[in-house]
Amino acid sequence: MASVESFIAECRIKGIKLTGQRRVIAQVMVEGQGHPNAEQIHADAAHQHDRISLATVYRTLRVLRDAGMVIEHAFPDGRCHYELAGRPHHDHLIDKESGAIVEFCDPEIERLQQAIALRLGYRLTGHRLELYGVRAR
Amino acid sequence: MASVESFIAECRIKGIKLTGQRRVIAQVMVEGQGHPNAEQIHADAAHQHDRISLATVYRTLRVLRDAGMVIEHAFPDGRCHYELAGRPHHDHLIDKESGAIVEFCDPEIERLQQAIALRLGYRLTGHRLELYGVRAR
DNA sequence: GATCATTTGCGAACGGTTCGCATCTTGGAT
DNA sequence: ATCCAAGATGCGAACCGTTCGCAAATGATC
Ligand SMILES: [Mn+2]
Ligand SMILES: [Mn+2]
Ligand SMILES: [Zn+2]
Ligand SMILES: [Zn+2]
Repeated sequence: MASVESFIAECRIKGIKLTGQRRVIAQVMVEGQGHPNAEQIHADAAHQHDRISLATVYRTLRVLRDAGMVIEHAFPDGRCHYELAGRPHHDHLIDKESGAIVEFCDPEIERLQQAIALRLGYRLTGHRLELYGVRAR
Repeated sequence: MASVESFIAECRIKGIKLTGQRRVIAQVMVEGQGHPNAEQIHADAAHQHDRISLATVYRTLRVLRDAGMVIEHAFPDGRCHYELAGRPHHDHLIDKESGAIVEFCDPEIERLQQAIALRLGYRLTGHRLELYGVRAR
């Protein structure tokens, strides 16, 4: 999802009604980076639109999540964090000291998860893998 | 942790003051099985002790968690689930249909996680791995 | 531009967990 | 066994992130 325009276009295709607030949230998600929580997204959005509530941010994120355009992560800080969907799959390493979030993808681990589920008699439908660590020095 | 007696003994060694309520919670955790949440633990405990509040269950679980005697899991149902510590490390597969929780441990995945963290410049301090799936048929 | 379904802001409600406080219990000292 | 200070308990209220209800505003369709 390179541009706000294509994101907006995808909304239209999926029948998601576009409002001023939603355009701003779309822009924040597309042009921003990292894994912001709702409050941070609201703060960024409020910077460009003086009439936007936290409830609308939550509602819009839910719409986008249900449309598969945004991914929601329940990280261990007790809040939900969001990122654009449509990028290649990856998991996260969280720096316990700085809070920094590092993305990674390991095909071997992905493969092993499938194998483990199968061995246990299950078909894998999803997974959550988070590594916690501190800078090695 | 085979018996309630040894669990209680460990509490004493660690300077955890023992009360009627704590003994009952200890028994529920040692003799019960699975990954109960606080409400379920409270229900089980209330069965053996007619004066025990949910707040005390939470407080006791926190004490036991901080003492390393109980592990707390934030599963995606939005509640914390608890299990006895001291058993070999394992991760969990959650049946999305029945809610059943299957334990597994894969040394290869454990090793890969260390390797990935290292490759990213981190020393691994912990991880969370949950697989979600449905019965293969 | 009129219409009507949808969306919005606001503040209240929600649900799991924690807290404050007065009261009770425990474990060590006598 | 009894006393006492330290700590634990029950109760209900508070907390915090998220969701909801509703009246008012807005946007897609005509
Ligand atoms: Mn990511
Ligand atoms: Mn387990
Ligand atoms: Zn993955
Ligand atoms: Zn593991």
